[in-house]
Order: sequence, then structure tokens, then C-alpha cells
Amino acid sequence: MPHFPSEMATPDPVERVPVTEPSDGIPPIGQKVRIEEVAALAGVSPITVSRALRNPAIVSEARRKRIEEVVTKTGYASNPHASALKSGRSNLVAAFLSNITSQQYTAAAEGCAKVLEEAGYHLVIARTSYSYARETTLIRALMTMRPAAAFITGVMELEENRIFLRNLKVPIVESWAYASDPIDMLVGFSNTDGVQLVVDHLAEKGYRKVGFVGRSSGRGTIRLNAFLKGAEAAGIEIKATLTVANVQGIADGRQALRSMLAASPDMDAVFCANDLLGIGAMLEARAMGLNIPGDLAIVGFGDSEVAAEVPPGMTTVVVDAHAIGEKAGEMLLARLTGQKIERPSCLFPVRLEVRGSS
Amino acid sequence: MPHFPSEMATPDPVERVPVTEPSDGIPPIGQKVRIEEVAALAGVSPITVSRALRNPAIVSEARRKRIEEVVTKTGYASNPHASALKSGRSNLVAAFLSNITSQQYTAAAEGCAKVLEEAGYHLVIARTSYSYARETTLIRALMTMRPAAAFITGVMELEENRIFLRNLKVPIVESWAYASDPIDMLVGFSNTDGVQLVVDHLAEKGYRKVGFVGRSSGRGTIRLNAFLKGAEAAGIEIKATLTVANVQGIADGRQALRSMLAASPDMDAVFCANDLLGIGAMLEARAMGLNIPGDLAIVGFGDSEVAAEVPPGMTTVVVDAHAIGEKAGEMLLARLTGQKIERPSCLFPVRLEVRGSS
DNA sequence: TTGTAAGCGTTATCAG
DNA sequence: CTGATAACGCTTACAA
Repeated sequence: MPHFPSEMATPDPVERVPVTEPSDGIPPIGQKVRIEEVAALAGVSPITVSRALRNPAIVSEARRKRIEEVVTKTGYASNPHASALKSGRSNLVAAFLSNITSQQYTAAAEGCAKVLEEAGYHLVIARTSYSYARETTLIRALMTMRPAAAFITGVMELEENRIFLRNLKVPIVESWAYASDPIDMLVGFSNTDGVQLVVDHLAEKGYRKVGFVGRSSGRGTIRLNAFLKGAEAAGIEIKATLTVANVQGIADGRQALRSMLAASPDMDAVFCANDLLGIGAMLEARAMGLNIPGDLAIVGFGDSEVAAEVPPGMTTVVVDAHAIGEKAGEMLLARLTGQKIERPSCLFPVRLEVRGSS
Repeated sequence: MPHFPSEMATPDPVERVPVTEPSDGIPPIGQKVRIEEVAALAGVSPITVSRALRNPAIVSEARRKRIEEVVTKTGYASNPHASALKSGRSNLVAAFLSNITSQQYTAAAEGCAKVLEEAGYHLVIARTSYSYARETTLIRALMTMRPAAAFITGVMELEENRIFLRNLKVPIVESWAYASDPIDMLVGFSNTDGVQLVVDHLAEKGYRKVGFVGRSSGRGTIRLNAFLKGAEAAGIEIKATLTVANVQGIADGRQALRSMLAASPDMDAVFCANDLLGIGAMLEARAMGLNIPGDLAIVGFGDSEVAAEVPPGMTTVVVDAHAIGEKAGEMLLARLTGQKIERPSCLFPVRLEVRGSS
């Protein structure tokens, strides 16, 4: 239970940094300047200031310089709401993450935000994956902000929302899967191929009685189906499949492994459709005294930070989430700056990182 | 290297959900209605619609009902930019995270976003911790959006920015430390007390030759200093301290442990100022064949998901990041709805979760 | 290349 | 409790 300060808690000596640096570049802070004043000081009209700021090339060298000086001196920053109101487009970019605490998605958001921020855009992050109704409400709410673009970590499933987003005519990047008909653009990888790498690897190593743990919706289904199909073709017997509803934590992985082994003690390998499940499975297997990979091989999907670190190292399909986010940011930016995108889809190749667990 | 689609990649069969549900509540999507039209349809003036939406109590029952009907029917959503332009305040809340990929901070952001979204606010997340110059630029940029409030995962250090934020007169919650003079409000815990719990625990268990791994800036300093001071008082000898600059990953923890053990092989315990470092240290210690806690005890700070799972379980100071975020959201909301906050600081008690590693 | 005029959609203000 | 009026600060459209 939180409480209010009392003599019971010791204050932390927080270090404060006084303003020491000479104001080298950083404009004075805390003012409220309008474009009109900048214009007056620079001896031009407001619209010229506006142009100098958003499209310097079309303003004469001399005036541009003068304007820039005044902007720096006054610390002018344009009011994004006024700008958005008039132009119908803001400097916000909407990011829809199905899970805001997922390392993978936040890594992607981080990459995307970094690229966009350099161009003056800001990411508004929203969490979607609770229910379709909530997702719909959320998209509507965010889109009233007239974001300049949108980034979706995943593929929008609800047709109604796809249509809505498409109609907005803003650049949109979906991601994380190789969907054939993106709303607009796509930065993804083939889950199907990633899973196939796993199947091939397991087959080659001689594993024949395998289990599957994964989520039961969205991409979870893709990975499950790809696995079932691939395993059949490779002559691998599926001893057990276990899908967890919406969670993907380490604890779920532990639990899943325990259940599956109870039902099918003779499994020789388990494929976990994401790394956290895989790590849970590895920890549980070791706790049960199993030898990895001797008694049981374990393979994950996603290459989270821990995968390489959990002994003996978890074999996993590598997905560079940060790079996906960066690429998404670049594609959005290209569109926003009027460049033609010749290919609306960018695919990252999938790769299996083989480690000690298989 | 990303590439563009070719025959090499297999498309994923992405499941699409058609619009089947009857439009129960969810208004039709994709329209562009203005307040004027709603007013006309309801037979009132635009300002009455505005009032009915933002302060229903001051509009007569009859008109309010009529307006609500029209709003539902038309799917009207007010333009937040026009609103923000006129009123000088938006429905955005700025969140400054020093690290957007930290589980702890995103968990807090998640909690905060959840609370705020129920009241119609949206979190704009920005990453601050690169340099003071960047932080300053970022704050300026975000604040031009006239956010209704701000949430900071940490305590703002730069005095210049503190003053700027305070002058904006919007509700602000700092967090994650017990600072004595917050900009506005605070939801935190005493790092000093948390570290003291660790010191007491180590002393009680008989560890006398300990090492410290942590970050060298911000809260890192607080934890380091508290540890040095506490250890001295408890008669514990500090064999080694190692601070890493800005990273806090598992790999850093491994590296740090190796360096420290090389320099001081007789350490009997290590305190890691965050869990990821601690987990790295544990994995490395085990890889080196050390027995935990027999040869070496390890204690972390933060209670990340993995702490409990890495065998034999890592002792750590528990910080409920999600709850901190929720509480922050509630305090901001209270202020935004005009409630008086009697106490500007809310502290969460600290607790040591003792597990197998010590 | 620059400027003028007008208005984006809402809400503050003040009068009824 | 309701309405008329006038902005909020910027950028589009058009003219020079």
C-alpha cells in the first residue's frame, strides 16, 4: 500500500544540475512567442516565417538567415495545434502496440521514434490488444488527432479498422508478419519461413517427437499452423500442442512445459512460439533435472536479450525488432517528405540462431 | 539486410476479421462531423454542444439528452487541435521515460496510460536520457503541444528544465525516488531505504566482503552512495565497486562480475543496483562454476520478471512499477478534475524479496 | 519569391 | 441555463 511521507522514509539525495553551461545553442526556455512577433522582428510577413521553417528552400537566403536568427533568439516554437488545425495534419505519429510491455514491440517503437523525432515528429503510443471494441474506440480517438502517420506492431485484423485507416490516406506501416495485402506499407518477415527454419533444424538434428507452445490468436495462429504443416511434411510427430490465451510470460512457459511433459513424457523437443515462453520452458526443464538438449531440446522465436544468456543458450529465430522499427520510421518519413515508395513492402530475412539448447 | 518481397519469402496467412457484429454502440467510423452540424441537428447552438460534452452538469437535461443522441448517431468526435488551440490545453499527457525499453518504465507507462485513457487522455511517450541538451530540446518540443499533464519516470535533474516545467502550471508527477522538493507531485519510494534493506540483509547473513555494480549517473549515484554509507556503518568491507555508464543489460552484468572477481576473488556477495545487471551476474557466476549463494551471494534491485525465475531465484528489492504508474495517473487525473491534492507526495514502501541467491 | 486575405473548429467571454 | 461574438495561431489559396 502506498502511503504519504512520514518520518519512516528516508529522502533520497537527488542530484540537481544547475544551469551552468553558457546558452550555446539551446534557446531560452519558457517563453511564448508567436509567429507574428518573429515576423515583425525579422521584417517579413508571418507566412514567410512559416515557409522558412517548414520549407527553407523556397525562401531567399537573406531572409531565411534573418528569420533563423530571430527564431533562435526568441526561442520561437510553432504551435502544433494551430498548425494541425489549419493544415489538417499534425506532427504526431500514432503507434499501435498490442502490448506496451513487450521488449520486442518497445524496441521497435524506440527505433521508429528515434527516426521520426529527428524529423520533428512524435510518437503517440497506444495499446490495442484488449478487445476489438476497444481497439476500434482507440483508433477512432487517436485518429481525431490527425496524426501524420501510423505504425502498427502487427497486422490490423479487424476489417472495419483496416478500411477506416486506409481511408485516412496517411502513411501506415504494418509489421511483424508478411501479409500479402497491407493497408498501406509493411515492414515484416515471414513467420512461416521462420517456423520452417525451426522445423528443418529439428528434423536435421533428429528430433522426431516434438511439442508446441504458443499463443492462440493472431500471429500465434500463423506460427502454430506453419509448425503443424511443416512438421507433418518433415515426418515429425507432434506429441502435444498447448496454446495460452493472451499471456506470454516466463511463468507461462514453465507451466506449459510441465503440463506437456506430464501428458507426453517422451517428447524430445519443444518449440516455443516466443522467447519468453521458451526461456520459461528452459528454466523449468532444468529445474526438473532434465538435460538440455540431451533429454529435451528447446527452440524459441524472437531473439530476446535473455535467449543468449540463459544457459546453455536458447536456439531461436532472430527478429531484429529495433531494425524493423527504424525501417518503418524511414518508410513513413519517406512518404511524409513526398518521396515515391516504389515497393510498399520491406521484408527482413529470417535466420535461426543455433545455440546450446538444441 | 532487409529486402523487398520476392519469391524467396513465404507470405503469412494473416487472419482477417470481417465486420460481423451489429453496430452495437460503436458509432459508424470514418466520418468528419463538426460541432456545428451536431448543434443544428439538436436544435441548439454549438457552444451548448461543447458544454454538454465537457461539462454535462451545466446543460439542461432535455437538451443534453438530445445532444447525446445526435452525437451517437453522427459519430461526432471533437477536433482536439481546435480545442487545444482555443483552450490552451490538450488531451495529451507527456511521459518522459529515460529508457523506453526498460521493463520497469514501460510497465509504469502502461499503468499510467490505462488510468488516463479511461478519462480520455493519451500518453505521448518520449525518451529523454541521452544528453541534457537533448532532454531540453525534447521537453520544449513536447510542451508546445500544451499537454494537460506530464509524467516523469525519474526525477528531473536539470534545474533549467525543472523551472520550465513548473512554470507551465500543469500537473506533473515525478517518480522512482523520494526527492524532497518535487517540481509538483511525486510518486516514489526511498532508494536509500531499499538499499539499506539490502545492507541489513547482507550483514545479517554474515557477508562481509561485498561488491557493487551500478550505473554511474542519476539514481545510480543514489544507490551507490547509500550502499557505501550503509555498508560502512554495518562493518561491511567494500571490496570493489564498478559503475557502468549508461547501459544496464544482462551482458553488462556478466562482464562486471567477471571484472570484479578478477580484481577481488575473495568477495562473498555482490549487490547489483538493478535486476538486469543482477541476472547477468548470476548467470556469469554459475557459468564460472560458482555456487550461489555458497560461494557468492547476489542481490538485485527492481524485481523484474526474470528475477524470480533465474535459479536459484534472485533476492531483490521489490518495486511495483505498474502500481507506481497507476498511482501517478490517478494523481494527475485528480488534479485535472480540479480535486485538491492534500499531499503532493505519495510513497510506496520498499520491501526485500529474499530468494535463493542470498 | 513574397504578401494578403481568409478560415481551420473549437471555446472564452460576456451578455441575455 | 443559453447564445452571439470573437478570437486561439497558424497555413491554404490566391494575387502580386
